[in-house]
Amino acid sequence: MSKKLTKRTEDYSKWYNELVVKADLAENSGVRGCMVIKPYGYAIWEKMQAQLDKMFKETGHENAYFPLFIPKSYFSKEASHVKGFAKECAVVTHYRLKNDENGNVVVDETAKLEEELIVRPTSETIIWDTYRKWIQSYRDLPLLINQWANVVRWEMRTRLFLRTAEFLWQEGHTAHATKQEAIEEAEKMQGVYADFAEKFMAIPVIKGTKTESERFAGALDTYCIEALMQDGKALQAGTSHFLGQNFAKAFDVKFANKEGKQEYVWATSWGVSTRLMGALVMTHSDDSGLVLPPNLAPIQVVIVPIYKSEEELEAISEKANTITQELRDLGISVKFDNRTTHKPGWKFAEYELKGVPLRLAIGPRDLENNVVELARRDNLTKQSVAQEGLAVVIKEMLAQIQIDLYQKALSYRDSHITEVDTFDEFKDVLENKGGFVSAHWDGTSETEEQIKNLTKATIRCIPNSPIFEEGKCVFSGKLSTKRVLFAKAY
RNA sequence: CGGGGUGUAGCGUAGCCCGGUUAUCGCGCCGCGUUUGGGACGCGGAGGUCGCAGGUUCGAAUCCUGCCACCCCGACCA
Repeated sequence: MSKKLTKRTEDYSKWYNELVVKADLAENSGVRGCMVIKPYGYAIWEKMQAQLDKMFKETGHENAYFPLFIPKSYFSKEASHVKGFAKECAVVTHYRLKNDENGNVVVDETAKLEEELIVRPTSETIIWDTYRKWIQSYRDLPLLINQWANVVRWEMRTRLFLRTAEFLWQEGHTAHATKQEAIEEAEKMQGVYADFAEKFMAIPVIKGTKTESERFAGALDTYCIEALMQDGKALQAGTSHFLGQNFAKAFDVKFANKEGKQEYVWATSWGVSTRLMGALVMTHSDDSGLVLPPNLAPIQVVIVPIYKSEEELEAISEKANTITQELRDLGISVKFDNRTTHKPGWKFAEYELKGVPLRLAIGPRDLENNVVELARRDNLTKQSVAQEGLAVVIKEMLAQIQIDLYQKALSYRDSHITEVDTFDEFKDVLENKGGFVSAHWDGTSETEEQIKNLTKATIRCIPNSPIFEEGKCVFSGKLSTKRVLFAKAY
């Protein structure tokens, strides 16, 4: 971890990869572009899942599960959808292997599928094919369903967590009687994602909509949350799509309204993935390793005993067990690391690498003085705290760490939104400072495309609450009424 | 799929250009002892198809050919 965090992408990638491996989150599997999520990393994902799932349920959604395989013909039903995914699909063509004359295992050519199956890159098609059977009346609406699943996208280039060939995610797919209701649903889920990112991941995000060229394949509007990483690149952290009636028409999903007339239903879909783990790593980590927000840390407090003799360890253990129980009673997850195989200094470094928010050390000196040593991971400060009332102090401190992490990320993000009015400034900020560039845009795809070709920056989003002001497009000089956010992105 | 790089013990590496003892070093691992408030130290030990296949040679980690994997850049990417 000697490599300092820098704004140069190549160094950042190395730092990021090293950190992920050393913090025991994940590793390369050796299978093309796929990763192994290790137990510690998966525990973080489970906490994220649990919280998101709770928020989905609170907004009226239910979980269901649809098949991994999608018949190829389903994809051809919605034109823009197939165009968007065709180049990155894994296709199943056979269903049997056999031994050839040399004893090698080969595909049995006689076991060819009549229709190829696509390993789902996303489930709109198979879900809408199912919804046709489930929806007849306005009384069947709205249909609010979420699926926790894995998907496969055969990307040309992969990156641990940020873009893997297979990844875990949730995808919500809803059906509504009216356009207005569907739009409200898409906006609502964008809000759920933003809340989750900010309150649990301590990652500030910008809510906005995508331009036509960045939109989901098959969507009329894509609502997104955009986060900024420490190296100045933006990361799309979650998306929610208003799909209009595109999928309803493609899969013939109609309902009888109150007047008895047949209408196509209105749709949304929305998803976040294990990419959020990447966002977590790249937002908070420092050169000592991972920094986890207390709300997502699998271990919130680790207790490290410091001792010379068996007797000392016994006395400390007794105290540690009492503290552990008090903390657990307050709903705090605690680990008492009483392994005799590692020394305290070694443990300190290990839990820093793993991002455990609070470390509690107890030694003979502390026992004597009725105190413990508390060390915060986020700012690496230490203090002596009385054992009396300790549990409450720790609970408050965890809450404070959560707030401080968010504030730190927020001030970094806010200081990296730069307003520019000329294209020279635009390029200068992108090159030398990074982050979001707030600039006027004439609203055309051509301008967007040219800026992308010249600078590699894309329009990350059109912010939801823009400040309306007269201005001229930073590139074409044409009139514009609001600023949009550009950035180089992952 | 194009450009560049790397592949040597669990991890990180030296050696390769210029072929020649028993393949280097650090971390980790095992044993014994001393240690334990920020990744301990000493002594001893185990661990290797040098990515794979073929070729050149008396002799290949080193040279040649092909292949594979991974990383970075590009293209691509809700």
